[in-house]
Amino acid sequence: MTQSDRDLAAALSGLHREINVLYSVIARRSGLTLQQATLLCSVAGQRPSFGELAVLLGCDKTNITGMVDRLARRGLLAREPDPADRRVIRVVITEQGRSVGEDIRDAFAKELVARLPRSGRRELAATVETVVAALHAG
Amino acid sequence: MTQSDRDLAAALSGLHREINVLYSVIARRSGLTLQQATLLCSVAGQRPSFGELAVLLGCDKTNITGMVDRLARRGLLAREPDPADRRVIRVVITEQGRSVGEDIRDAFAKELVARLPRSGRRELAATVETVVAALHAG
DNA sequence: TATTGTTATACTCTATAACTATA
DNA sequence: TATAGTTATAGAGTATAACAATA
Repeated sequence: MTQSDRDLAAALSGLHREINVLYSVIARRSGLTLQQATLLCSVAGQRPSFGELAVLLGCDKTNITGMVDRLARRGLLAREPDPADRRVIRVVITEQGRSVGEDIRDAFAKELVARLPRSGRRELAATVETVVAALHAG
Repeated sequence: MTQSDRDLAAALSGLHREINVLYSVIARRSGLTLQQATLLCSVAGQRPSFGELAVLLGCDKTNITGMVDRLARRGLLAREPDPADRRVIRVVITEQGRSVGEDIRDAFAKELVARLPRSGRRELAATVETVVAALHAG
């Protein structure tokens, strides 16, 4: 464990905190919590089961029931049975949910563009993607 | 708004989610929530007021009262009056709080080291630091 | 008058344990 | 027997509104 490793950990902690604050503000503009926005954007383009969502969000599966309930009550998500396994329920995004999710993603990208220098953004994205892949694989 | 900007936003969202999961697991090992660990590590080396903590954590000031209460009940933080302004209360970390905070920081760094390639870590830290500074300034 | 921290309230997030239906 | 989702419960995080003490 070198000082350089501690520096990297501190930097990533700081980044996590900054994004947390920014993303919370943006989610709230759409009337959502940070967790609801994260779930909504996790469903876009997929149809995950409840268990898969729990793993993806790093929380207990019992939480997913309520979170999907609240988002479904607003018409952003819907439940759909899995014909292959009648225990499984898949989560699908509605038209309105897709729209809200896009609003949030766009707002986030816009805020980033407003803050980060123009040059090097593409390289930054590539770097971050490799880090995400490495963390996800571990 | 280019596709490259959207890619960067997606990558940073993904990084946020990965760190969130990892950091939550590590905090829970010390019996803390993610938010408690974040607050504890924000106090280390400072003596912020309640209002400053609210800004730093991006939440309403009314939340800080309860969060500091719960951490103080465990002996990790303490309140201290500000002689210069009797409305202000500053938060100081205890010896035990410092120890727990270091455990969490070390565990986080260790998990990162286990997942990220050895080469380029120093450059990565520098890159992330500039991003954090840019986000914080905006 | 304005600001700092607090309290009351309501809702959301979270994990644990016990449950039902299905595999 | 094991797994997917649910319910009940308890504690924690969150914002809004109203408040007391201080500036």
